[in-house]
Amino acid sequence: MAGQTARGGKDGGKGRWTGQAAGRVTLEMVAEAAGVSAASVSRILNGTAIVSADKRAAVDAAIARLGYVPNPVARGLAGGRTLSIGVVTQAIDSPFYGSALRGIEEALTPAGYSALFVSGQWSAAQEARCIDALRSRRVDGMIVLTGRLSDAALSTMAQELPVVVTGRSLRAPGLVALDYDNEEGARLATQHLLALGHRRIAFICGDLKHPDGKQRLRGYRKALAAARVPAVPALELAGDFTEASGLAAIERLTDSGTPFTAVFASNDQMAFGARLGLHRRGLRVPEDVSLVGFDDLATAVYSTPPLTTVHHPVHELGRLAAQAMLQLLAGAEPAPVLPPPHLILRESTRPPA
Amino acid sequence: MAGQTARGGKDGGKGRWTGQAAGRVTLEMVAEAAGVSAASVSRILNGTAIVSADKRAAVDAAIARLGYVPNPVARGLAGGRTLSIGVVTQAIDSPFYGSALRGIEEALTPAGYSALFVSGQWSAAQEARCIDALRSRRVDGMIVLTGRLSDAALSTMAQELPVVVTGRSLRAPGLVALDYDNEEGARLATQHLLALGHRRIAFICGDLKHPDGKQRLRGYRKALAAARVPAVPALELAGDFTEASGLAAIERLTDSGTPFTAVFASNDQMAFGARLGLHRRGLRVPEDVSLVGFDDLATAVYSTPPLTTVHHPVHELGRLAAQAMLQLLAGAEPAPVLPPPHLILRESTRPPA
DNA sequence: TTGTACGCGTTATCAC
DNA sequence: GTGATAACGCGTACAA
Repeated sequence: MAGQTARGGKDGGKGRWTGQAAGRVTLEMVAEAAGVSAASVSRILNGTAIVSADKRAAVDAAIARLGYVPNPVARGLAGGRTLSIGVVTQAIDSPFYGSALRGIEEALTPAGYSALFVSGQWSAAQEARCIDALRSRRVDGMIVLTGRLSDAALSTMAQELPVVVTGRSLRAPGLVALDYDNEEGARLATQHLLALGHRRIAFICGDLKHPDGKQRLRGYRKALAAARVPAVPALELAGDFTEASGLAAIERLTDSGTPFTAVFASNDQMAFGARLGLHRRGLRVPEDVSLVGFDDLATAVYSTPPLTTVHHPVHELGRLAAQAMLQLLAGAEPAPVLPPPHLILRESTRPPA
Repeated sequence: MAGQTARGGKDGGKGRWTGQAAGRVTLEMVAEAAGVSAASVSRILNGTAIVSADKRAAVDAAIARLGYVPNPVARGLAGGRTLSIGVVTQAIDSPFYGSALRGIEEALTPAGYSALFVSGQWSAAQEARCIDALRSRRVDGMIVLTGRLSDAALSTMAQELPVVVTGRSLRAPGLVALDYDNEEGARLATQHLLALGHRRIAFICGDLKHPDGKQRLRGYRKALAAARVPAVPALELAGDFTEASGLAAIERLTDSGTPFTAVFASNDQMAFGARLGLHRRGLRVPEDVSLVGFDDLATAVYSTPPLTTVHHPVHELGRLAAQAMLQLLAGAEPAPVLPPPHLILRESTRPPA
């Protein structure tokens, strides 16, 4: 670590960093070493134009020898592309979206792109601020995981940069929507309980401002209707996708005295809350009450008992969203489609006693 | 959306984005509008030098009127600072680190910085690649959450840019280590079980290549020794911090026939796995077996029964790490300290039958 | 205090 | 095909 005094590292004891890394190799240095112009090096790097084989070889050699690494910042300024994609999520530590973020990262990294994750915190205002920050950082595209933004706002944004949005069925130029059939998933879950012989199936709603929440409620009602089982309002409990709301819902239900033999929660987190609520009331799962969740979180396998739930391919959702973004960037018009919902049978359901 | 034809948006039907946003206001435009030089605008924005009040007012007005937003990319090229911090985590969807990531985001955003999260996937090679990518993107600093890198590698990195690392006690110039007293936490948990009257306490180890794993094992042994309870090797079970390993450990334990009345798992995830294992063997928690975890994940409150565990202030860890980074960047030498471990008593423990 | 001029590392537009 | 040259938007010595 000798040669870094010139421009890099800490500037002797003042306790401040210069911000310049030590001994960086620039494109220009490569050009000189290879005996060609900087423009040609750039062309080789980007495949912008055809260059003769011998020059290319010389440049490749120089790059390897000097250990040249392109500077994305300069690239961003000059070319207008930053090779970075903004990803708007609701909470970076969400057990649900986390998996999608990993999928996005997996697909973006090999392509040379990096992801800028920001959390909207379920607030439209916060989400707008995040998006502004992302755009000021000149991201090349934006992936929005079930945001709070209006369809109109997204379409407008798509006029300026490619947008991929999940959890919606929206059509607009420069925009790809990646939707999941929540209604069908909820129908499957409810139908499973009906098939087991349950007739009094409680349903814990998700946040009804959230499209997923509405659709899953519809699926529940649809399955009931198809089986000619009357929907009873007292069995439809309000919730907001959190464990706490699942617990509270069960407490309200048992307190009300409304009879029930099964519970279908709109997501796994509420199912976990409900599981605890049932435990507190001395109700066993599945002996006394059957329980079904939605999403198939990684932890659902390890709940006691392992939770029967509707599988939501979140990880794949992330991967597909990122791949669609890459294609959008390449000028294509992808139309990705998610695998259909299916039920994962585990140990939290059985026929009513 | 009229004026964007000049330089922005999609270039008419070709299906490619130019990468240039529409009608961006530059610093130079602000300068012209305010009747001052670009240099002065820059100075006002950065507080680099004193400018007269009237010019400042004119510039502020122009900025507001034109809706000027600085371009971080250009700023990065010119000033060498990108206002972005690299954050190396092991998995972006980790239930444990997720909380830390949020803490980091919360502290960085108000300061105008953004975080670049990357996942090392528990692989030293992958982690090195991530760090290279981050450095090539010219991050101003690096936060490493319990990485696989050697202390030496971190110290070397700290010569070039500020580094904050968690889960280590390391001293080096330009580097802040934020350690947590795992040993004391494990001691507290074990002592709690001992105080309840347990004598045959099984311990599920974490990954022993991981410092946390080693330290927690030490704390367990230390508490046993202090209570003059002999450590029995058959009660120390191998694990790797995953739910699956917790489950497997319990299966091995029960199969071995070794008597035990309590289980202390090195982290909550393994405790959840153990919980399921006990359930499968027909052992009730806490009636037949007491169970204690470590970390206090958000989900620990909603397991059945709610899990007694050692609280790990992960969220605060993230916040403190980010704040330390900010101070480091400002030329200070922070020495942040995490709150001491404490036990959260819930419902998974009681005296042995 | 303020303005001028240059540099940051690349890409893009020209001529050749 | 290839090489000068001009942006890209901003920070900052230096001079005034």
